[in-house]
Amino acid sequence: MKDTDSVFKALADPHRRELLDRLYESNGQTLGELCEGLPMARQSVSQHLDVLEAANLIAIEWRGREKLHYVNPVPIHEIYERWIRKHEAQRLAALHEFKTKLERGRK
Amino acid sequence: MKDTDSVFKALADPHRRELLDRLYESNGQTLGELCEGLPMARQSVSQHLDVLEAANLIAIEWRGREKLHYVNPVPIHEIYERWIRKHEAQRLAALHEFKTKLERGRK
DNA sequence: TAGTCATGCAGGTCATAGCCTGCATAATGT
DNA sequence: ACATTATGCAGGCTATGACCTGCATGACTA
Repeated sequence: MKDTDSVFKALADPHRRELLDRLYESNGQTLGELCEGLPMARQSVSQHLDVLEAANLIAIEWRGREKLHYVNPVPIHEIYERWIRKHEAQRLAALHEFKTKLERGRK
Repeated sequence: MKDTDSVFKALADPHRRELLDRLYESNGQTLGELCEGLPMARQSVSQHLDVLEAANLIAIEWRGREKLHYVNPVPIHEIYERWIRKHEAQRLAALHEFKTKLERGRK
């Protein structure tokens, strides 16, 4: 799967975005910690984390029987660089055109 | 569905991202134009465009029997503002920590 | 060494996403 | 008026995603 694609797919699920948010707040949490308060089984959380790992959004480190999860900020930054900023460049122009269209529509 | 959610979901599909890209290159295309070269039926493209519209990423305008599609740059910008930039703030710190972890792993 | 704790692995269910075909409708051109 | 063109709507098929339960494994701990 293309890099960009796996990242967007991974970010598509709100639970996964929440997991990422939690890791940004406190990096290196275990699976057990990440499960706390989430309304689903440990196995489901684990599957979500697998998806995040496959997209390279997090990295895993084992400490004994504990699995630690670390954010990798690179892919999101790359999405921004490669995809969003490209659109940003045209943003003001497009925004202007869009508003003009709306105004035309109002007449 | 939450705003952020519908936007991320809409962006999750590569065909939809390509449609957006095409509209950024040439705004206001008809359904027929957007179908050209895509390896799927018109109806499928139409469904993808519906998803983009539901996420407010594009707006529709009718001209006779033709349906024109216009990019709305706002939601992507908001995703950036609300979600990506928040993470950017911690990016350098996290990146540093991440590298440190990798180096620890290498020992 | 025996128990418990953190996790993996396998499989099954259910809803939904993505795609199609077939037919309907409304605008346009001749 | 009629044929053509641009699109919508309905339904069905299939793959996949998100979730679960049940059992297995390997690491700590008493």
